[in-house]
Amino acid sequence: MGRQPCCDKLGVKKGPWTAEEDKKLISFILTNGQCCWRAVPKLAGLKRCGKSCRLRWTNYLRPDLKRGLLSDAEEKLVIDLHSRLGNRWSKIAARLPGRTDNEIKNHWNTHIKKKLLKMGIDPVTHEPLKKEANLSDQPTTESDQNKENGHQQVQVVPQSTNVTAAAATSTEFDNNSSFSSSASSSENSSCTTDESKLVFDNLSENDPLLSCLLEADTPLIDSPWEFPMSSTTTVEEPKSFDSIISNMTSWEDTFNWLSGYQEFGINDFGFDNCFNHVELDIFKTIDNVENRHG
DNA sequence: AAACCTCTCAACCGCGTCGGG
DNA sequence: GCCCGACGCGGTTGAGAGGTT
Repeated sequence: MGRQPCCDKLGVKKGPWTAEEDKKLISFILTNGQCCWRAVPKLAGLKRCGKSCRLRWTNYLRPDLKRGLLSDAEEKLVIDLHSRLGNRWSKIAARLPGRTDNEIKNHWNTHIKKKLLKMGIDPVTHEPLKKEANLSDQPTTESDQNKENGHQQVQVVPQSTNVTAAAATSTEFDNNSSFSSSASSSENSSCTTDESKLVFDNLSENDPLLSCLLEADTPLIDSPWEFPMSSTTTVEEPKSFDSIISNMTSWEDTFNWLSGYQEFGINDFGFDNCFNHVELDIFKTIDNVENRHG
């Protein structure tokens, strides 16, 4: 007997998510947290398969997601990590907070691959393309290449620096980036402080990075969303996000509470220091959901 | 303005892995 | 040790947006 489908195919909705579905899912997860995805659709009142809910949440609705294109530094980090890890997108994504494996995979296939080819670098092996290899003579498919090179991917740690260096010397990368493969040049980075720190922390690691990535995942921001004690006020006790949300009886309450901060303009009130990036991203997420669905 | 082409990315599919019984 | 269910991952697809002719 074959494997059972992950969900009952009959009556399960597919395709793009509606605003209503997004609201239900966000509301459910904010209230109950992430557990047992198979049960989520039923409990949340969604006609979706659990897998689809998980994907929607992790790739799109999670409040700690960054939006927009990858920065130059992030792009270079992806290249570097890819040279070490191959197509292990989730491992790569774990090193880029706020980015999903799907996002990185898409960005790799649509942007980075082309850039590398343009630069004369084989996106699969990260070696310079052979002279006799015509550009049109590209790898048939990535999966084919991975089959051939999959084992090699893990063994190429020393060469990864070549790729990074090659990228750093490329005209294309130099134009808009002050990034250097040297960990000591972080003052030149154009990304945010935290981001820079992370990126350069990663690049400053050599073999430990590989072993770390292969053996133990560095946790992403998947820990419960708790409001840390504000750096600017000592009046209020820190409240956990869950406790706040659980006191709200409906999605409307939650939604209004979250979006209220945006409408007020937290920066205008000098509240911007009261929220960490996770909370700020929640506001962005709410805004995005509203905007995307009109 | 319309038809066609290209690109992007959200979503799906199937398989591998893991953990509980 | 085996089986089964659930989750997570990587590859692929396809709708829609944007660009070109």
